[in-house]
Formats: sequence, C-alpha cells, structure tokens
Amino acid sequence: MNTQATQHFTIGGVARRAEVGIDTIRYYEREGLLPPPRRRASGYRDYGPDVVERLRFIRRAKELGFTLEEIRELLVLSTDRERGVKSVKQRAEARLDQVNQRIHELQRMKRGLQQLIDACPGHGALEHCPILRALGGEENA
Amino acid sequence: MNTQATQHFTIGGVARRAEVGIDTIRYYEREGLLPPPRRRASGYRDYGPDVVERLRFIRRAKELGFTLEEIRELLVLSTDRERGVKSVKQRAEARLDQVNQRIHELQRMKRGLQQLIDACPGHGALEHCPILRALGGEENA
DNA sequence: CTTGACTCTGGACCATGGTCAAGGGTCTAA
DNA sequence: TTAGACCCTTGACCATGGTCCAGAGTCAAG
Repeated sequence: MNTQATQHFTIGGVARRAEVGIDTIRYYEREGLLPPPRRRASGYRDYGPDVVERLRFIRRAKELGFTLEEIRELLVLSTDRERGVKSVKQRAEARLDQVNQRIHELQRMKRGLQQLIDACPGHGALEHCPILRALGGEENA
Repeated sequence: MNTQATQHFTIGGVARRAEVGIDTIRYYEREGLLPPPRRRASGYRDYGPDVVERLRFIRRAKELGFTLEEIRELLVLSTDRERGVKSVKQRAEARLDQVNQRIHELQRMKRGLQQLIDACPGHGALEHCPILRALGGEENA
C-alpha cells in the first residue's frame, strides 16, 4: 500500500512556510493558480509540500513582472510535455519585450521631466516657471 | 461694465476641444482637478476657455507619469505665489526620482528574464527547462 | 469541558482612472 | 409642437491583486 507519510499542512502552515497570507492562498486557488487541495473530514484544506514550491514559483514570476494571468498560463505550460519548453521560452521573450517597451516609455518621461527641471530656476514669478508653462499653464491669467 | 463676451462652452464643447470624454470632465471636477464651473439657469455647466488649457495641462502631466493626485497638487501649487515655483520644481524632481527607480526595477527584471531566455534551448524535456527550474519548478514530480 | 487558536464560506472593500446606464430635464431647428 | 441632440444626477461597474469581516465549525492543550 505504500503508506509513505509525506508532510501535510493546513493552510496556515503553508502560509508560514511560503511567507504569504492565508487569504492569498485561497485567492490563488479561486483564480486557478493553485489546484484545489484535498480536504480533511473537517473540511480543512490538506496540502502536500509541493504547494510551497508552487507558491515560490509564483512569487519569483511576480518579481519578474508577470501578471497572475500570465503566471497561470506558465503553470499550465509547465505540465504540457508537448508544447512546454518552447512555449515557456516564448512567454519569457514576450514578457521581455513588454519590459523593454515600458523602459523606453519611462525613459521618454525621464527626458521630458529632465528638460523641465533643467530649465526651471526654482524661484521667481510663477509666470516664468517653465514647468507650469510647458504643461500648458497660464490659467491664472 | 466691461461686458466682454468671452467664449462659453457646454461640457460637450469642452470635451470636443480638449479631446476627453464628458464623463472624464465630471470625474475631474469631483476629484478636485477642475473647479466647479458656473451654471446656466438650466443647470448646465458653463465653461470659459481656460478649462481647455487646464485639461491639456492634465493630459501632459499624465503623459509624464504624474498621477491625478500629484497633478491636483501641482495645480494647487501653480496658484501659490509664495511657494509655487520652488515646490513645483521639487515635485518634478521627486517624480524624476520615481521614474528612475522604476527604470532600475525594470532593468533588474530584464536581466533576470534575459538570463533565463539565454539558458533555455527552446526544446527538450520539461525537466531540463531552465526557466521552469529557476522559477522553482519540479512540482510535476 | 473549556478556552484559544485555527479554519471554513460568502461577500464586502481598497486604490486607480475612469466608463456606462437609468431616468429625467433642456435646447434648437424644422 | 415635436424630434433629436444634448445635459443633469446618482450610482453601479471594469481590472488588478489581494485584504478583511462575520458567523460558524474544528482542534489541541490544560
């Protein structure tokens, strides 16, 4: 019967080990990022140790800027032996493109702000403030 | 009596000129970004031409990444003759700092993603996919 | 047996920046 | 006068990623 007693945790034990909130775990389950676990007779969720790994996966992916939606897709792909590796790499590349684009947007903002700051003496009449003027000011005519 | 007939617009006229939605204008009014305009006998909002400038101000500031909250503060400062210019410049500098910080975060993400992508052959067994492994995989044991 | 810590479900709530709908009044041209 | 376009207010709704609450049941220690 192979009655290997693997470790089992309640939701609180998982939450402590993975350093996330209990509500977050239930939320991820609702959103399909975690599979519904077995239940004890009491109705308590009964988790194996895998779920802690999975929560770490989610956290690292979040740190790389993936949305929960994208992470859910990654998790599905990670069990798809046919399309898995290729698709996962493609997702990572797509995410990289998004990051690059966002960096360029922010660099455009940065240049705009820097120009205004450089042009502004930091004192004097409001009428001569290049920041307000550039933004479209003159409403206190 | 200086009865100069300046241009007056209904909310729809302003919306067309400033290229924003009518609801957006009312929303900005609720949020304190636009002063409550005079009303006609009918109750219709009656705008002078200044509001179009102000909406352009808001749009440009938004493009520079200011939140509506920050823009509201800028608008208040732009009428404060004592602290105006200095504070405005400080806000712009603070915003620049935020932008720089966000750029650095994204560049960190970018490096993380690039490493995973470079290490991934794009085919083969899931077990050997460095992306899944790095993210904390092995949950399909 | 009781106390306190834990868990369950369902649903409300947070910020952000709006958008849309319902049910009514107004304005203008034909 | 009437149609159609416009305006009014109030209030609900969207996505995102959770957080918190009430009211009830469970579990372990003393």
